[in-house]
Amino acid sequence: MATNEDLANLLFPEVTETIADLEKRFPERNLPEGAQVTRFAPSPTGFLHTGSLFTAFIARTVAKQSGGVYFFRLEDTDTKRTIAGSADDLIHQLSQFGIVADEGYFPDGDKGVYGPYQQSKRASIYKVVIKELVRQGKAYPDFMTADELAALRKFQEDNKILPGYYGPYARDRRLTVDEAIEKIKAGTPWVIRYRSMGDHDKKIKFTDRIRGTIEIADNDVDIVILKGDGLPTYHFAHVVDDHFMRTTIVTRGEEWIPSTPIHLQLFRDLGWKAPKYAHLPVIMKLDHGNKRKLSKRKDPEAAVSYLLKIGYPPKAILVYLMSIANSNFEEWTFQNKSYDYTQFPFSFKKMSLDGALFDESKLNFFAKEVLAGIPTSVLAPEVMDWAKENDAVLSSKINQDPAYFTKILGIERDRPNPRKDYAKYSDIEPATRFFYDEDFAKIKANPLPFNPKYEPSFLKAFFADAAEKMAYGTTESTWWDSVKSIAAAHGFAIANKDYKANPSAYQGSVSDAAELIRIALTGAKDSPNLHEVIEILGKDHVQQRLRSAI
RNA sequence: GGCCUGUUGGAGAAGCGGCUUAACUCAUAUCCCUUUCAAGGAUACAUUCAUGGGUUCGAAUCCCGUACAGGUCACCA
Repeated sequence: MATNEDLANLLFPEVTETIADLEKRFPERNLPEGAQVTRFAPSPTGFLHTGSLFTAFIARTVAKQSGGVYFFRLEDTDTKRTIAGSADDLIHQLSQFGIVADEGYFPDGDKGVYGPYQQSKRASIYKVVIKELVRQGKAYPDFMTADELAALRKFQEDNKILPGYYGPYARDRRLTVDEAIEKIKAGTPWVIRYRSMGDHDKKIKFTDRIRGTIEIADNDVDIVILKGDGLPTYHFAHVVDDHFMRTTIVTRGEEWIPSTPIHLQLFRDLGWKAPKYAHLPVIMKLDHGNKRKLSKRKDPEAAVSYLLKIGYPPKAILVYLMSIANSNFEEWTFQNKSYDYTQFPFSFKKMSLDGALFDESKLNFFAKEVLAGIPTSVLAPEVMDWAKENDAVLSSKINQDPAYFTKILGIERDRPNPRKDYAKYSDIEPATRFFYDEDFAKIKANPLPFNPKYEPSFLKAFFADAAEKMAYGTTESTWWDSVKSIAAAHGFAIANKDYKANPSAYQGSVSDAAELIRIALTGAKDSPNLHEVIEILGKDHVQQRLRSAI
């Protein structure tokens, strides 16, 4: 009679290593007390999702703040869904947020001694553990076909039985070793399933760092741990990898809560210490009055690349995400007068339990704050880099005259109360068009929006005078005085009070006079500080625009 | 359908048995300031904490039921 040992050797003749060898190869990390090892472990199945960025960000924050290690692992065991190049895109995008792993998978090769960090390259490691499991009778080959499995499922559903491969429905669990060996030798395709000893009627408890104690029925399903293609399933790979990579806290989406008993069972039966778990809330979106997960297909903001493309500064996105993660972060920013999230003491306990709605207006608020805090000398190159990749129109304007653009960008900026009119880089180009003659010509293709109460001849005279007599190259107050005296000469009230007291005695107030100049120069009733606009445009341009306004 | 998780204003949320007439922030609105806008300042915005019961002198806070929402039940992660 054949033994489990024989079965194990038949299944995995090539495996000679043991679990003990693996323990030696991947020793405990020598980290200071309290240091946490976290990871971000995405599948290379598409672009970086806002929720994934959130998860990665939290994982890295926890590692950094505890003086630990944050690593990146590629979970590419689903070869059918893998999208070529997406792993490298993921890493590249993360790096734009400054989220760079201490160790793990990198496009140009692994870094770190706990690798390989790519699951498809760890097949031999999983097999060592699985062989041992088979040897101990804790795992067994299953020969059910997809059709048979489907039929089982249908039968269970029709009879309102809990679906799954467990207990009485785990057909091949009861195969003798001899029967199994015979089928294998006959070339019957197989997968390896874990022989669960769990009792579905019993509940197990575990502590979630965010949610506290969670109680949930124990797993009694004989899950597959090794697929037909020789790669492990997520459940098994997670347990083996996070054990041998010595992860201390697993941060992952809350969709994993229901399968945690499987993982805990595996850890326990393998005699390994399970990591701590923190199941993060998922970022949601309001859709026709219902909350739902941000969807890659329906919601552009779900793709981090989109947020970057329209020019949100990465820091602003991170600041926003931190405000969702710990709502006291906002208060902290007031007290510390800083948006430096790396200094903020993040806490799992302060995380909300249900998923936050992605709120674009709040993102905009933070983005304006963050952008306003960046000095022009730093901002300008960032905008230039962004434009080069994402905005050909802006980019060519910048290239025409970088210094001119920098001046425009610097309007009312480097001061205690900077302007906050840009939330994202793509807001800049439309707001600054009037500075460029080609664009201004287009603006002027439509009649300028002067108040119709002014006769063209009056305007012409006023603008001619203004062009001539306005102070250039002076301080704002000198310039403003010159404007006032020109306005007065044309019948405007110098003080708004005077105008209000006796409107019929004047052409208007100084405000009206300023508005006329503003429209003549920018084509709009709203603009940044007029004096700065004039100084940037330069005397020649200003005179030319004023004289040709009508 | 079973199970899990959740439910405080338009949004993020604080609060965890009396100090709550529910903090703070975003959004929105109005006013002030102002040469426009952005900003800044001020004010308004939940008589009520999904809902129905219960416990208690007292509940958003504790207990039970109901509803609703999200998640999960794969050789996907």
